[in-house]
Amino acid sequence: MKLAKAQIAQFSAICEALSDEDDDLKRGILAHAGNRWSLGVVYTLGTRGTLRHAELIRALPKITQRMLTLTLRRLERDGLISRHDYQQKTPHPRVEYGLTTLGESMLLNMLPLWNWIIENSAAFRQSRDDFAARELG
Amino acid sequence: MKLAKAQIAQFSAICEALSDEDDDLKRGILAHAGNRWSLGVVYTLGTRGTLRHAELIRALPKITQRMLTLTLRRLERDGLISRHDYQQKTPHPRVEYGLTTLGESMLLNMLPLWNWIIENSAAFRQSRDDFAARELG
DNA sequence: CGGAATCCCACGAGATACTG
DNA sequence: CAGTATCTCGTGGGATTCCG
Repeated sequence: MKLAKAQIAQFSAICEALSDEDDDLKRGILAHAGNRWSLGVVYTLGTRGTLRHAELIRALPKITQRMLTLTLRRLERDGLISRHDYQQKTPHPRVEYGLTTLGESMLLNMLPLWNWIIENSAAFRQSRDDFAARELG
Repeated sequence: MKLAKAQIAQFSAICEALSDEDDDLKRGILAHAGNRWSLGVVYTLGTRGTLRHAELIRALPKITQRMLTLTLRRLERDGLISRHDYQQKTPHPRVEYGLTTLGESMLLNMLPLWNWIIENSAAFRQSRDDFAARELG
């Protein structure tokens, strides 16, 4: 396979955009894709709708309460989720989180990459094994 | 906007796949998307073809020699780039790097996410400013 | 030229305990 | 319930020096 000229042009435009003065901001957004919990939170809110803190904890059994809070803050800061505090103290505090339109669009635009990874996971495994073997031999 | 049922089903399948026993491997691949230099290296090799170590240094002015080596190793380990050592010592060593077919397909599957980030960068900036303002007020 | 070795810092992340 | 507050660790990443 070889990249077509039109594709190369598109990549050039994108790379230029990714290298401008807002570099840090854009890579910060991209970081959500690689974070340990962001995907799980966004996916859960996207498929199940608005949820409370404790419901998210139950939906993601291995997350710690601290990491959930941190992840939610970062996603909220970047406009991917919304936080609604009912300001209620009795019988319990009530805070709900939901995906924003921006968050939903992120989910949709992550699809190609996710599918690509899943489709090629066997190749990745093979490649890592080969690489490890080469390092020994 | 609301996610369609068909989309939710697709997300469910993907999330299940992303949560299986190969979780670490797949998230490791996803990490390339968030790494500081992986995108630049993959993009450069994709648009300019096979390049030597020193040529990549010149193409990415701000990268250090150490980070280039580390990035190349990780990409090679996962089968995204290939390394060809000509085993030549005079007049100079000669090692060339190029994108594999897998690497090219990654580039193509990253496009939607990149475009999404670029299209919405103003919204991210706005969201971060609002968030910072809320923290103060 | 193509690295490896060493030192350093920042930050994501886990574990645990505490609070209004 | 919905968080903070600490502590610790691992790793990405930068700077610098050295080598065949």
